[in-house]
Amino acid sequence: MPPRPYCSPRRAAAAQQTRRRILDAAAVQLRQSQGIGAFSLEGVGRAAGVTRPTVYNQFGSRRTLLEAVFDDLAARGGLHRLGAAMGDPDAGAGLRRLIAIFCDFWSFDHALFASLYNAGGTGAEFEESLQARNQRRRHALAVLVGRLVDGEGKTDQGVRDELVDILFAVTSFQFFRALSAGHRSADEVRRMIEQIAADAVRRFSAPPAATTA
Amino acid sequence: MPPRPYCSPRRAAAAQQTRRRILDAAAVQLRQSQGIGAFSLEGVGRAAGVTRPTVYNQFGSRRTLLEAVFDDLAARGGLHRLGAAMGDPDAGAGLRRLIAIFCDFWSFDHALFASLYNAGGTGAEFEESLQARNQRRRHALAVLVGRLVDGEGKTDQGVRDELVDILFAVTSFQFFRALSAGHRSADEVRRMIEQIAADAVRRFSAPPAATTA
DNA sequence: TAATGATTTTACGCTATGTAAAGTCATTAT
DNA sequence: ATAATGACTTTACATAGCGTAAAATCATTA
Repeated sequence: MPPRPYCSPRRAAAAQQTRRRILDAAAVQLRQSQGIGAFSLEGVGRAAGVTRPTVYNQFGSRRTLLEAVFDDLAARGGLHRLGAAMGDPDAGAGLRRLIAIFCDFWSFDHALFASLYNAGGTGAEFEESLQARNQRRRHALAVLVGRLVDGEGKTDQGVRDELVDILFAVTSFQFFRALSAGHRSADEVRRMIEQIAADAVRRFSAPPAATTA
Repeated sequence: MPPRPYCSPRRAAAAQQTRRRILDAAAVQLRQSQGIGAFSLEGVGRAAGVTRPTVYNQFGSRRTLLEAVFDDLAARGGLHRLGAAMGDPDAGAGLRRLIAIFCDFWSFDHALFASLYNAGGTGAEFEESLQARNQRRRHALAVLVGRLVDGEGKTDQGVRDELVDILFAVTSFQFFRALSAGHRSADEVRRMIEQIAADAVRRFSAPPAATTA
C-alpha cells in the first residue's frame, strides 16, 4: 500500500515559523553564551517556546542547527559580492576586494562568529563543517594567487601553496579578531591585513631578495 | 582553640601522587577528546582511578585543572629560553629567537594545544586564563618592538601597537596551526612566520613607501 | 466522519555537574 | 596505648542536559 499523498499548507507554514523561531533563538543564545559552553538545545527550545525534541525534529542534530545558524548568517553577510570581486581583471585589486568582503563579513555579527569559532564544545564535528564552509574562501584565494603569480618566476606548486595558506590564515576570522584586539575598527583592521597580504604577495612574486629583517 | 599542627609525610606524598595521576589523566583525556567537548572531570577521574570529588579536592574547579595542565605543559615546552632570547643585543635576532621558541612550543604537544585552544566548552572563563598566560609573549614582543623601532621615524604609540598586535597574532598557536595546515613541519612554518614578521617590521621601520601590491 | 500522516509533546534512561555529608586512616596529645 | 584531630577520599544527592521512543494533537484526505 503506497503512502497516500499529503500536503498541508497550514501545518507546513506553522512548521516553517517554528523553524525560523528556533533558528533566531539559537542565534541569540549563541551570541549571549560566548563560546559554545553555555549553548544548550534545552535553552534554545525554551527561548523559542518549544520543547527540545522539536528542535531535533527540525534540525536533526546540534551540529546541523549550528550549520543552519552559520548559513543563515552567511546569506546576510554580503558574501555574494565575492563573484564580482573574483571577476576583477586586476588580480591584485580582486584580492583587496576579497579582503574587504571578509572584513565586512567577520564584523557583520562579530559576537556570533566569536561563539561559533569557539567550537571546542561540539568537538571536531562542527569544526569540520566550518572548515568545509571556509573552503570557498580558500579556493578563491588559490585562483587569485594563480593569476597573481602567473607568468612570474615562481610557478612551483609548493611555493604557491605557501602563499595561499598565508592569505587563507590572514583572512580568517581568528586573525581578524586578533587584530581587532577589542578596539580597532573593521576598516583599520582591513588596512592592516591588506598590507600584510601585499607584502606576502610581493615576496612571492619578486625574485627572492634579501631575507634579513 | 587554635587548630593543632598536623603534617603527614605519608599522606602528603600519597596526595601528591594522586594529583600527578589526575594531571596526567587530564592531559591524556584532552589529547584524545579533541576539543573540550568530550573532556569530562568524570572521565578524568575514571582514568586516574579516582572519584570526581577527589578531582575537585585537588584542583578546585574545571578551570583550575585546565590551567594546571597548561602550566605543566609550559614547564616542559622550552619557554625558559625566552629570557636568553630577550637578552640578545640584536633585537631583530631576539625576535627570530622568540619565533623559534614558540614554534617549538606549539609543536611540542600539538594535539594537547589544539584541544586547549578549542576552549569553547569552558566558555569565556578559561579563555581568559589562556589570554593571561599569553600576556608574557605579548609583553616580550612589545619590548622587542620598542627596541626595534627605537630611534627610527615612527615612535607613535598607536602605530607601535599595530606592529605588536600583528606580531602577537602571527606568533599565536592559531596562526601556527593554520600555517601547519596538517602537513608542514615546524621548521617550515617557522621560516614562513619569520618572513611575515620581518616584512611587518620592515614596513614599520622604513619611511612609509608605496602601499601598492 | 473515520483513517492518515506531519508535527509536537510527554516520558525514559543516560551521563555529567557541583556540593554536602559521611567514611578512612595517618598523626598527635593525653 | 588510645582517643581525638584533621587530611584525604568516597558515597550520596539534587540538578541539568542529552538523545530517542512512544504517545498525543490536529489539519488533511478518502
